[in-house]
Parts: sequence; structure tokens; C-alpha cells
Amino acid sequence: MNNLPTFELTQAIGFFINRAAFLMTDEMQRRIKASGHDLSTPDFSILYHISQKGAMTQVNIANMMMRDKTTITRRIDGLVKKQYVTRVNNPDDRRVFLITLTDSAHEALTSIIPLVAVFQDEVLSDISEQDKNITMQTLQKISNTLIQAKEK
Amino acid sequence: MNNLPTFELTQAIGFFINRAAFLMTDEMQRRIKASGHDLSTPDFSILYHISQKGAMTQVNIANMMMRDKTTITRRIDGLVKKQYVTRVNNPDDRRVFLITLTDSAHEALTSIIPLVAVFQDEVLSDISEQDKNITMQTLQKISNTLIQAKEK
DNA sequence: TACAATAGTTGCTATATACATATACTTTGG
DNA sequence: CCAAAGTATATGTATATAGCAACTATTGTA
Repeated sequence: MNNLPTFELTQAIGFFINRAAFLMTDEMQRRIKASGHDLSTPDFSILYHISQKGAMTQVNIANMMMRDKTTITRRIDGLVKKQYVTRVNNPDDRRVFLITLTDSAHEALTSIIPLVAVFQDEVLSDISEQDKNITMQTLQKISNTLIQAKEK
Repeated sequence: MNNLPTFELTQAIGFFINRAAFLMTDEMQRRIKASGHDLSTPDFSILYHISQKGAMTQVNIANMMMRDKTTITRRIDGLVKKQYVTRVNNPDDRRVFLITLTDSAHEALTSIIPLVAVFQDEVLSDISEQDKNITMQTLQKISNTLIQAKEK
């Protein structure tokens, strides 16, 4: 009755990745909230990417976030309501909006980005530069493998 | 207007961890579904842990999953409805249920565990044993740091 | 034995997400 | 140039996940 395959899932890399992801997101969310900002981690991610790459369309954002475009429509609705972004018409393509940060978003990013930076440092405090690099490369390889598999 | 702190978030380890976690969970979910089983990844995780550690109480499961106990009550409700577990009374402590796998759960695990094992191998195919170990150790250290910080 | 602690449930609410479908606009092929 | 195909966004609807507050039942403790 108990001839289950012997496989130590708790020693599987997926287990470690998931747990670390959960704990990091959870703690980062807590710190953003503690800093007085009403931004979820995915919403922060959207604002951050726009700040780096300039105004993006909703489809751009959906691709970057690996989410359905309808999900992004609703996230942007929320960000517009909170006055973090505006939907700017693009005369060159009247189907799209260029999602643009407000001053309020810039202010939020100015205080949150350092929190993220500090958090990354904290979490890596007892890890060597080399091990950190190997870990990031490994994670990137895993992601690339999965993204390539999807595209086929 | 654009004096944002310069911090390459896309080079932050949190970004890599989250993306890999999302992609792996997504693909694993897809494979479980493709194999004909109606089990979410968290539900699989619960069944798996019970199979390894023996019957657990709901609070045990909540701690293991790092979720509120009410969340677990409802997950167990679902697993009972799908006939993957039963709530067994414990005469030694009449407050608790020992959550116990059914034959159907054993069958499901027998087919899903190898899928997980194969997936882990696939995803690590072009990564050396050493890099894999370093990555897992790094992730474990990060998780431990965060868990310890929480407990304070 | 009263009181605190623990296990589980239920009501409520919030977040996150996507599929199917619809509308508006753009691109393309004849 | 126009019809058809493709693209961007929005809306209706549904599902999954999750936790807090408040409750009951039971156990541990002072």
C-alpha cells in the first residue's frame, strides 16, 4: 500500500526555488507596506519596468510580466485609480495606450527602490559573490530553458 | 523629474528567483493536468508531504506550507471532496484530525512523483552537479535567513 | 477548577488571474 | 481601395488562493 516512488521532493530544486520566492516576495511586500506605500509587488514591478524602459503599451507589459493582457488591463485600471500611471494616447497607433508614470509614481519608486536594493543585500549577506553569480546564472538558465520550451 | 535611484532590479536575485519559480510551477501544473490528474501544485505538495511524513494535523500542514490554518481547512475540504484524503479522528487529542491519504491519493502520487522527478532533471540538464548544489545551498540560506528574521 | 492556549470552522473580503467575447484600429493581399 | 486578418484594449464571468475576525470544542496549566 505504500510503494510510492522514492523521490525526495524536499531535495528538488523546485522546492528551494519556490520557498525562497515565496519568502522574499512576502517580506518585500511587508516592507513596501511598512514604508507607507499601497503597492503590491506586481504593481511595483510594472512601475519599475516603465521607469527603466520608458512608457510601455499594455501588451508590452503583459509580455514582460508573463500574464494575460486582460490581467494587465485590470492592473493598469488599479494603477490609474491610485494615480500612479496615466493612459496616454499614441497618435501613431490609436489602438494602444502608452502607460506613463505620474509624479506620484516617481516619488514612490524613489523611496521603494532603495528598500529593494537593501533587501537584496541583506538576503545575500552571508553568500559569496561567486556563489551569488552561480546561483543567478543557474536560475537564468532554468528560466531560459522553460521559456524556450514554451515557444515551441 | 527622472532622478530615480539607479538600481538594476532585473539584475537582482529576487527577480531571477521569482521568474524561475513562476515558470517552474506553471509548467509543473501543466504536466500534472496533462497526466489527467485534477490536482493543483499546492494540493500535490500536501499529499506528497503526508506520504513522506505520515498523517499530519491541519496545523502541521499549515506550518509546513507557511499558510494560515483557515486556508488549509479549505484546501483539505477540497481534497476530501475529491476523495484524496480523509479526516481521521485522533482519540489522543479530540481537537485534531489526522489527515490521511486515500488509495486514490497513493495512485495519483505514484504517477505524479515521477513526473516531478523527470521535470527536475530536465530543467537541470545543462547545469553541472556543482552549480546545482551551490544554487540549492544559496536558496536554502536565503530561506533560512528570512525564516529566522520572521521568528524574531 | 477557572483561564489560557490550541485546533479547527465559518463568514467575510480581497487579490490575482484568465478565457471567451466584443470593439476599435491597423496591416495586408488582391 | 477595400475586405479580411491581425492587434490592442475592455468587459463579463468564473476560478483559485488567501487571511482576518470571530466562534466552538478541547486540552493544558496555575
